[in-house]
Amino acid sequence: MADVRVRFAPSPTGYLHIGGVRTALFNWLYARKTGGKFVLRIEDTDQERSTPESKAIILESLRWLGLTWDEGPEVGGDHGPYVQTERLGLYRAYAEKLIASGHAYRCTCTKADLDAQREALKARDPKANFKYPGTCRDANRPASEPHVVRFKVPTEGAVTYVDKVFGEIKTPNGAQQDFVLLRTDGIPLYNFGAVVDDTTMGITLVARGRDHMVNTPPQILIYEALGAKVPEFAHLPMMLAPSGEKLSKRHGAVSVTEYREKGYTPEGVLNYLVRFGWSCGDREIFSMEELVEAFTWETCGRGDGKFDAKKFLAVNHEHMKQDRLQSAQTYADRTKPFLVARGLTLPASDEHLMAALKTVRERSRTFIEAAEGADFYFRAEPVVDEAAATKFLVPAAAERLQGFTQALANAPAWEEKALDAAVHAWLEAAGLQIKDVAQAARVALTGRSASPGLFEVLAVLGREVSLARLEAGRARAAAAPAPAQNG
RNA sequence: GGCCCCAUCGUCUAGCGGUUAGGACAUCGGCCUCUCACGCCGGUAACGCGGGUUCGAUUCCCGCUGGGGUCACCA
Repeated sequence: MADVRVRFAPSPTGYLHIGGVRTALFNWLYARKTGGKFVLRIEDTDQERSTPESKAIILESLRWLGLTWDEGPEVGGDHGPYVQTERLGLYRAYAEKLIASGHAYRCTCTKADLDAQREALKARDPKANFKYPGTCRDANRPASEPHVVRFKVPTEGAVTYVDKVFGEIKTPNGAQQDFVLLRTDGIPLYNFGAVVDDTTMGITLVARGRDHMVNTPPQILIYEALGAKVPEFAHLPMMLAPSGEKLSKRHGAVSVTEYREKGYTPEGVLNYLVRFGWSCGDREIFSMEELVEAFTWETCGRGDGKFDAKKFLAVNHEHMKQDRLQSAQTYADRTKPFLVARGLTLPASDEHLMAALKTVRERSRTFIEAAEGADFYFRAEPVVDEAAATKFLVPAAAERLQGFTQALANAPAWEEKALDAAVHAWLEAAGLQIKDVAQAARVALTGRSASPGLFEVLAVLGREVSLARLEAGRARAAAAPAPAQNG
């Protein structure tokens, strides 16, 4: 299996859909696992919808995910070009070859005419199954007239292939019609373009979504007519919306771009998607290396699955938390853009940034949450949650805050353990418990009622800032109106 | 409707003839605790139905039901 060649062939008609990412991922994993090549090809033969912007977004998304390609746009390779509209001559040549060998023919029926026939039939019998009637099948139309090229599907027999995940699939030829290979303008249709490209690019295995399973029999017919080697096929079960419908924009975020913007880690995204239709016993969380190691087509499932945003978040959370999956440095680098987006000034040293992020890491499910949670470290003054301040920075807390602050100021070293010890010594002497001052101190230091542990915060914030914020909090508490007496 | 595919907790799944049907997410209790989390402990929760095959079916076969995909000069 040293010469495995697989490909991902998106059409540049929008953002990269997470369903497409999953397809790309499985191909990529197989290539990496076998030491084969992962080829990226752009199928832009739908000129109505294809855009250069979309192509750029797709390439960027794949790079962000780390699904690097060995051959394709921007990296080159020996089987290029890797964009279909740059290969038009090839399709034309192969079509001529099929006409010459009697496997295809020119058809001058117009689309308008065929559409009319289809509708007429449907009007007569809504359940009827329209197939191209074969008007031009044996008519030998001249090349001088406007025409499409159709494949001459055998009237007898069936196509049988062994799918790597679904097993043997058999489809009678009678169920197929003489499909179009080349349009009037000479641009190939999906099935033809894919086969010509896959065969000329030496693709050995085609893995794609189950929604393409219906395309496999006609494609195999083309390979055979061309006298080309038929590649292996592996279809992946569908990823459906929670409602059971096909997953689309109306079901929430479906593009990689959105998850990137929401602060997901690329590995988290990939890890969630790989568990769709693939499993490895009870294991759920994998690093990319582990995935490459564990991947096989045999352990792919066949049942469709439903997208679950909560599980997705949970899987991402694991990748956010585990140091094994993401180093502190990577975590910091990835959080930076989100910090900047909040208008915060990044600390001069990565060490300080990493120390701050370490305190919010386990409670952050995304980088957005990490940036939000660490917000108070990077402002001159914390953004104050007024409800929390009103509740905890009350006159009764002023004195305790002062004692707390004093204890800290006298600590032998501004370091978590020492601060903790100093505060507890004071607490004991004053006959208080940490909970008697914790929330007031927390609001003074962070502006909120929920934050990382007090001593962690103090240590990261530093002596000067901490003492200043505590004093400001004490002042506010002392000046606050006494809470209403009751009972 | 034709063709193709699928079927274990709400969701993702383990299971490859004999299990108290396991894990994860979600959910509900509890513990931990300076808050929020994290972590830990525990609960609720599944083999769609009917025939076979077999000493024995979640597991193998058939049918049914249910669900999905696809039927373009889109991909």
